[in-house]
Parts: sequence; structure tokens; C-alpha cells
Amino acid sequence: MRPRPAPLVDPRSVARAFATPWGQAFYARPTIEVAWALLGQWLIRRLPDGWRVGRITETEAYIAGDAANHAVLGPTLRNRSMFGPPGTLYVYRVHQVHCANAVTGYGTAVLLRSVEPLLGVPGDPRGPGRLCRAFALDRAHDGTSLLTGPVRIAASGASVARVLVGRRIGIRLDAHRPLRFVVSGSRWVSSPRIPLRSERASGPAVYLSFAQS
DNA sequence: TCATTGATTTGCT
DNA sequence: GCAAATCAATGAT
Repeated sequence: MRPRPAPLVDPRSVARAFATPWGQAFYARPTIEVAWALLGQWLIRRLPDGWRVGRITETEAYIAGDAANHAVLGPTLRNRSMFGPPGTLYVYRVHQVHCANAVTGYGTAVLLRSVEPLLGVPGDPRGPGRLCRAFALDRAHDGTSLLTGPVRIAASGASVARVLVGRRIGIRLDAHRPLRFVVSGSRWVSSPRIPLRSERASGPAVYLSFAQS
């Protein structure tokens, strides 16, 4: 019998982080800034039989005036949680999978694309569909709060040294915009062949100048 | 009620 | 590299 690998995080610290997640102010900022800030944070899922924890390694911003944004035409049955308060979870289905987003403002959100498994994560959480499968997320979680719900995001305590920026994956409209953000050097990232360019971890200020909200 | 369309993943060539 | 799988949301009829 093979020894079980030691967990990368202490379950007690996970419970503490789950109890003190990022608050609404974390999400109520320009979407690109939030997409950048989410890198390195803990995504924590509470299930009846335990925790699932991953370190966020890949995000995409869906901003105002963005043709690829589901919310660009206003509220519908599918996207209505994108018009909830900052820190709302927006989960939708596309093809055969689900994708999870953190709402930042009225009709804007950050797609969670990949995490690095830290505790209790089954399978491969690289890619938004596989991330949702690994964290057992579906439309039942749409509209729940990342501040008080069964899925939360909390500070990891560690900072991300360098961020890679590139075009978003799998979209047709506004496909060229540099709104995809990746933890530099991580192997827990989808679409490894899509080109990315390296940016200082000092922040996304350069992108905020041309892409508001 | 019908046709179109995907913020994906997988498997085959 | 490319296309199929497969289905709910959406908008047109």
C-alpha cells in the first residue's frame, strides 16, 4: 500500500480561511484588477465529506462594452446573477460543461479557468469546465455568494511573483483583447500552446488605461 | 415550436 | 489540427 501524499495545506487553516474569505470590497474593483488579484488566492469548496482547495492559476476578465461578455445585452434568465452584487458566483453551462465566474460589478465578471490542486481536488482542474467538475459546481450554485456560500475565495498568504497576459480562449468576438491572466511558471494552466507575454507583478495598471470596468 | 449558437472537452487523423 | 459530442439558452417564427 502506497503512502498517501501529505496534503499541501493544513485542513485547519482551510477552515479558518473559509470563515474569513475576501469581502465585497475585494470584488468591487475594476474587473481586470480583480482578475489579476485572484491569481494565487485559494478557491475553497465546502462539501459534506470535506474540503476541496485549489490555488487560482488562470483567470479571464469579461468587462463592460465587451462583445464576448454574456451580460453585454443586459439581464436574461441565464446571466441575471452577473447583475448581482460584487462577490456573486455566476455559473453557466456551455456545451457539456459548466463555467464559474466571480462577479465584480454590474454585468462584469472574472472567469475562473484553472487552479493548482492543494487539498481534496479530484481529477484535473485545468480549464473552466474541468475546474467546475473538480469542484462539483453547476447551475445550483449560480447566484450564491462567494462571501457566505459553499464556495469561497480567501487569501493564500503567498504573493504571485509574475503574471502572463494573453488573449482569451475559445471566444469569437473581441478575441484579440489581452484579458487572460496566468501565474507565470505554473504548470496548472489550460491551453499551454496559446502565446502569453510576461508582465510585472506590480499590477495591471497598464491595462486599466484602455479597458475600463 | 424551431433553428442557431456556444467563455469546452475529447478523441481521432 | 480538426471535428464531434450534446444541450440549454436564446431569438425568431
